[in-house]
Amino acid sequence: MKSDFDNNIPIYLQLVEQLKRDIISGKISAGERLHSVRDLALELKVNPNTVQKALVELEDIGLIFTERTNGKFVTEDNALIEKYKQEYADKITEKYIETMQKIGLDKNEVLLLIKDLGGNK
Amino acid sequence: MKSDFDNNIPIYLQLVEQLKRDIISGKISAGERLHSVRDLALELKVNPNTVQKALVELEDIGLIFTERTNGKFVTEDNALIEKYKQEYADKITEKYIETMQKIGLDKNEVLLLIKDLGGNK
DNA sequence: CGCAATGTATTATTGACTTAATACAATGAT
DNA sequence: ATCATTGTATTAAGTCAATAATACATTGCG
Repeated sequence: MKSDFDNNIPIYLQLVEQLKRDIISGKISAGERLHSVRDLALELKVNPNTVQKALVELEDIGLIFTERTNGKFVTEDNALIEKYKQEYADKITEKYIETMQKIGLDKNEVLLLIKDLGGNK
Repeated sequence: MKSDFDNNIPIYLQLVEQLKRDIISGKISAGERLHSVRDLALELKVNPNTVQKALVELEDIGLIFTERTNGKFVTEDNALIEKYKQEYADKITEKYIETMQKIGLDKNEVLLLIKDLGGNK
């Protein structure tokens, strides 16, 4: 797995976002077991403490749960996952539109720009 | 001026982005004098050193210039400003689309979402 | 001249993130 | 039973952003 982190944002927060996306996109399925804290740390080339900190946050919001001595698993609550997906999509979309408006582009200009950029799929 | 900063990103970088947007949107005009480092620090309620650090970055990329003992001014090179505006819009748009694809939404779904969200203007 | 305002530089301190190196607790498998 | 694997906790160190408190240099102005 590629692990390119932005130096200007705490790694554990970027990890939270990355894993959240993996879950809401279905890349990691509901009920699926995550790699162990130590393994994830090796894969991502970060400290186990950093991974642990991220996973605690994901557990706090209910996206994963822990079976002690066995591992951590993605929630089996598909409705919750779907809720976070909608929430995530809305949040970053609103933030994006807001930023574009700050530089003076309205929604129509945004729509045109998107049609021209970012792959044709 | 409201100064809501994200605790998880260095303030000086958020300041660079904010001022860059103010310039490329025309909120601060070409050739216009910025408030002094000390005044900006007071307005934004941050340390003068933090403001200074941000302004150095803006000067490095040519968006502002300094007249010692007189102040700092927005560049008068409108072509440069326009270049950064295009660059900025493209960059955040591509990043946005990329993120949406990571959670499994394609461009058509993105277009629909934008039409529904973010004000009607 | 003397002073105020400008940008700039320096030193010290605090706090958060990250890493490193361990250690402990609990469970499943051999 | 023993051991490996899991999550979890602790302590120490290093880095960097941010603040605070100054100080210096240069220019314009009264």
